[in-house]
Amino acid sequence: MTQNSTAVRTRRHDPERRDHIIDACLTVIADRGLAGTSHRRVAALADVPLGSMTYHFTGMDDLLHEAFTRFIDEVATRFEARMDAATTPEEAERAVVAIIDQDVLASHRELVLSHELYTLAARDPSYRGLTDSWMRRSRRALERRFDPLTARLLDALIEGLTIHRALATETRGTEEIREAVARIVRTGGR
Amino acid sequence: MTQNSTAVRTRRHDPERRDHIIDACLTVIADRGLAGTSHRRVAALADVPLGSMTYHFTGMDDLLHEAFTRFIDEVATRFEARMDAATTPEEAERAVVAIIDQDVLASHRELVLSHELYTLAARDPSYRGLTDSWMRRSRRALERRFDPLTARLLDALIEGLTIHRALATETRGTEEIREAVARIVRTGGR
Amino acid sequence: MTQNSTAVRTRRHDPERRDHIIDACLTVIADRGLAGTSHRRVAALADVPLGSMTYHFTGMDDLLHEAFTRFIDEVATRFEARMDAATTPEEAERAVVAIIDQDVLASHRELVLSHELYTLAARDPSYRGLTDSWMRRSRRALERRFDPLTARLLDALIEGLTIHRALATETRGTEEIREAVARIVRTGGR
Amino acid sequence: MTQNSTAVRTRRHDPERRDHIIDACLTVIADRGLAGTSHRRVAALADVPLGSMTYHFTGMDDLLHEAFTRFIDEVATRFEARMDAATTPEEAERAVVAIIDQDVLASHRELVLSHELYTLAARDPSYRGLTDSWMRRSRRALERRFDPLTARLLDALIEGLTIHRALATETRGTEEIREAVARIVRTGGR
DNA sequence: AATGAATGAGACTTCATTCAT
DNA sequence: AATGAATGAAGTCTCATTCAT
Repeated sequence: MTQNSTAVRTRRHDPERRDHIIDACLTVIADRGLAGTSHRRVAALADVPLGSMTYHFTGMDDLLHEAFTRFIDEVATRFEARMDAATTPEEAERAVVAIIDQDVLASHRELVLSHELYTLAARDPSYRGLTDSWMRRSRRALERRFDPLTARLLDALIEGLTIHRALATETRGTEEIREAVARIVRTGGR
Repeated sequence: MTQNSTAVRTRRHDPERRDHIIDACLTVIADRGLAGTSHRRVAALADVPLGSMTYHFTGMDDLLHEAFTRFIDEVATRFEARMDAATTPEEAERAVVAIIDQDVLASHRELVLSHELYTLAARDPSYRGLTDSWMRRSRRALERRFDPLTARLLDALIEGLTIHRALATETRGTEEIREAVARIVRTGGR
Repeated sequence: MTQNSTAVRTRRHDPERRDHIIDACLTVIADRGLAGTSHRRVAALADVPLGSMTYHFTGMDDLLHEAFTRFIDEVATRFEARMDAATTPEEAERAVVAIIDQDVLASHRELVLSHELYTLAARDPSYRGLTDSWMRRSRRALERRFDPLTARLLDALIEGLTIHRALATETRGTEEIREAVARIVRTGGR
Repeated sequence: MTQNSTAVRTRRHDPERRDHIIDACLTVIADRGLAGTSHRRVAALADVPLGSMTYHFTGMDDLLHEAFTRFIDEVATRFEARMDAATTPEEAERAVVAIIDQDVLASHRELVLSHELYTLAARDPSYRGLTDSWMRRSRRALERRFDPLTARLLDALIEGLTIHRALATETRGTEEIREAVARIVRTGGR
């Protein structure tokens, strides 16, 4: 009854197997797109038998939800760390600039995965929960340094600038970002 | 009535065939996602034989390029019309607000198609030309009413707010948009 | 009768499935030519689902290699048996004559398959290994009864006479073969 | 009625068009094999409209017959020239050696086309006439220098040696050929 | 006489999922 | 609990041929 008696067969039980699969899934999506993601390819990359896929996950949708949940957590955690490290208003502004200038552009993988998720969420409400929680986390992180409205606007600005810089052909400087952040932050009139 | 006699035989030569297919393709992408878009489904919706697909288009990629080219043209044209209609600075600001508040959210189809294109462009540089020309057109339209830097920032803001409003669970008011645009536009004080 | 109850369900696990497919493949090639050989036709003849084809074989090339490997083995084995059965020099000569006169002409299937393989090998080096090993085996079998040079020349002669007799319209007698073999074998006198 | 009246439209009438197509067909067969030969590919290489194919030729079979007829004529003509140039018995022997050593091996194209034709003829009797006339022409050319039986045997030997040398992995010297020819020719003081 | 447009059949291959073990 | 074997559906694409002009 204890594990001992089944030691030999236990070899098969790999608690990290699920995790391996999820990681592999994110990599496949990043490399081939959602349209190019199949059980086979994920299984091959994760080096698990094809049969494992439908054993560990109900189906593709199940796997995708898990994968994007992990992805969002990674990204949001780093975002929070960036913002939390900033203590003065000036540092906070610089942190926002750095996020736009370095974070997403730095990693092709994250750029692609973000868009795949957005696309999924745009069509399928069952993914809306994920994008929503992502936005809530980043907004909350911003709210620790900015007032709620400014936080919301900065969040949107980060999104827009990131996308436009990623999908443009020409390269743009950092100055533009600094100016944008400054305008949003400088509530003015006040 | 007279048409009937020729209708059946005329079918062979249909100069609008290509257009029909492109339209159908966009609809299929909007409905089922790029991953769910196949020659078969597009052909079925366009009511053309399957063989027509690779006759009129080199392959899926060719078709997608054509489809998104048309999509972008539609969207950009409307954007330009909105901006051109604004004559005073106040109207220009209101136009930008309206674009965010009404245009994209208004149409599920456009929301989805935009994201599918972004996703494509994020991975495949051959679609970068499309997104790039789209951005250039909207920026140029904005530059008729705002200075170049402001135009670029507004363009990014439109993007970010549109996405966040579309992918959020809660609904947000128009006031937020007005404030964001105002902050970006109100360069002054400097 | 008893088989019936399991026959239907047993079908899933058939260890001879691969072999059946290979056999069917050779038959289809012989009947319709390489140009007329398709997964569909082979699957139909082997009475297996189409999906089996690419499950058991990487692709058409894989299948063809396996099929011709088997074909060569059959032919070479018989060739070796013919030669090994001859014990005296006279019997050896008669064996060579018999091979030309009876073996290949006897079977339309083998004639066609040989040529299909030659054609393949002429263009694609990856089949050269097969033809090469075939030639090596027949030459080695001949070398048990003849000196190496004579063996090589006899091998070529067998090839040439076989082809010409097969592709000629008029029928030719056995006498011609006997004379040819005699001339090649009768090295001496010199 | 005369050509003059239709001068403008005559441009379309290209008497060499058929020839171009036949040449292109041979090249496609040599490059891609019979299995890879299609109206489309031939038309593309010949730079003629696809519709031309079924206009000028009844179908693929018609085209293939024409193509191989031309091919055989080319090869046989050169063979005859080689043999006719030899005036003494010694030169005749050397000519045969040269044919084996240089002619077929020299040209990948001819090697492949020969085998494609053999394969066709092995299965389809309607091509047997072509191979037959080919063999008759080469045999007749040999008979101008050798007695009929020796001519026939030499012809077969040429065939066999050519094939074995082409499809072997190792390279073989010319000496082997000389010896083979010598054995066949030296009918023996008998 | 000649051809561009069009299509239905069929080519190979990939896939998610089922099932027996 | 876990998986290798298997398959039917569907994927993209190529093809020979027909037809209207």
